[in-house]
Amino acid sequence: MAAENDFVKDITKKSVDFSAWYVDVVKKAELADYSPMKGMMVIRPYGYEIWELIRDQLDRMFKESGHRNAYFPLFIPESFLQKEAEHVEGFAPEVAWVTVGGGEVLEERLAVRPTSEAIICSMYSKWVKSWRDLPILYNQWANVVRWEKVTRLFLRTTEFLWQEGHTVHATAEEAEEETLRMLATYRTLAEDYLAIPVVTGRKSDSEKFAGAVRTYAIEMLMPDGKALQAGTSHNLGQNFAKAFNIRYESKEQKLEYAWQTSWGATTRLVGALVMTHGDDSGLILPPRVAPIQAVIVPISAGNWKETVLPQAQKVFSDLKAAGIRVFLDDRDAYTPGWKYADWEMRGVPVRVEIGPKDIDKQQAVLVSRLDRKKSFVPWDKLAEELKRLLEKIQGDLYAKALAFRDASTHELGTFAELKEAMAGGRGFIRCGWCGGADCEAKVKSEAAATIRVILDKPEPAAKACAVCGKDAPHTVLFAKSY
RNA sequence: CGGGGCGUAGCGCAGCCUGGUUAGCGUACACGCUUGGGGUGCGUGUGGUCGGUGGUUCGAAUCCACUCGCCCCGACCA
Repeated sequence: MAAENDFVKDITKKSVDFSAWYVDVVKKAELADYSPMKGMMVIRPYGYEIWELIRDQLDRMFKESGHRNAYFPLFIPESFLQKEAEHVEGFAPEVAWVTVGGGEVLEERLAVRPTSEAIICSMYSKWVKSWRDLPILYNQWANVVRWEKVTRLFLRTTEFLWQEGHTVHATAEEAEEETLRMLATYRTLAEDYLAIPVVTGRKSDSEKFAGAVRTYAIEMLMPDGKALQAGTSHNLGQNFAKAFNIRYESKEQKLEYAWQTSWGATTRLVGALVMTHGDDSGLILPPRVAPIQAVIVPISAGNWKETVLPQAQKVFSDLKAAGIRVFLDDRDAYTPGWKYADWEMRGVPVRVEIGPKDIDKQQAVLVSRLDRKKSFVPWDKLAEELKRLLEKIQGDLYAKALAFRDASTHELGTFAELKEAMAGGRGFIRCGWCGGADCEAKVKSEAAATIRVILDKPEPAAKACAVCGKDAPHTVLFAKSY
């Protein structure tokens, strides 16, 4: 595989071993590393900067829709967790417990939060009295712990970072509206910022959040044909309100249980970025979430520090002033070629080369990370052209991911076809479902696939259940999931 | 947690089957010169209690037992 443009040499080829490639990219691009504790990772600055860009964008969108940030405790008393029956049953197997504090055995053990419904709802029951208190639209940025048996960098770790929104409403309609609004927010983040197309829809009962009435999700399709759940939005109905006694007095002077939602997205999104856009040379970051959007590589020839470097520095400050996240790689120890490979591995969308020839011509060379295509741009047009190129890359990445997703989504009618697809190239299988848990379970046990989403208003709608052949009120997407 | 694979220098590996000098190679790192528009070249160096514990043996990276970690395939999950 020593192809002509095979410049990055210490990464397993994506096509050869996808899992090894993924780990290589995460580690070589210095996004994260394994820690001494099993299943727990260290997010390194470059990885964290990506998360910060995602986080900041989500935070802006949350605030635009009226949400406020708050912070609730890390520990949850066991009795609180047990108030909602389905909830505790769903999370109990993966909870870490604190049993000793300050050298004393605790009277009641404390759960390290796997999610915060219990602790937040206990506070909401104190704060909600009247219809005038509603809605409550809070979000928190936090870490949670889930004792997973199998972990993978970013995709599933024992501790992870996320946001969890928790809202309280006066009516069922408002809660459903909120649930769908936040689902749409996640879609916007994924498609417009991460450049990853998603399908949205409802989860089947077996896949829904423990304690929710309805769970919606955004699902992405990864290059290995497996689906990644990248954000969830739950309509909790009155389940938690009843368990935690969250009641308000209505305008009609009646005591009513409130209606709630919760929704979350995690650092898993960073893993989704890596898998979706990366290639054999490493990471490719969509410009909108790239900590470094353009890297300037001065060509270090001869007395370059006197000739080339000053111009590179000027370009750097011009681009920075134009609002571009730019980095000047003036390291003396490395040759230009080495730097090219290094920054490609780290996924920087555009490289700006400035050398002696460019000084003469008053230009710079822009090179796209996507296709290594070069363009020669006069200094006075540089910021403008670079912005245009960044937007183009953002769009191209999305288009590429969308084309893959569409090509990997198959309309299939029978169980045999479904099984065959799962054994082969996988992907999304679009088919009918009667709604029966038996049929769903059969697909899971025999084809290792689950219903990722029940599609909202499928066009065309499937006629018959792919498993049992009976009438299919639902059209669903089956896939093998992460 | 079941099945499989792998742990030897920061990273990638050889050595192990068949126990025996001072444990090698590539790369990275440090220094010098050289070079510089796709991982420059040459030289000199630094760096390893061979994942851990215990055992067998005169002697263990090598054989045995246990254990920890990582990866893949299943069951559980964001």
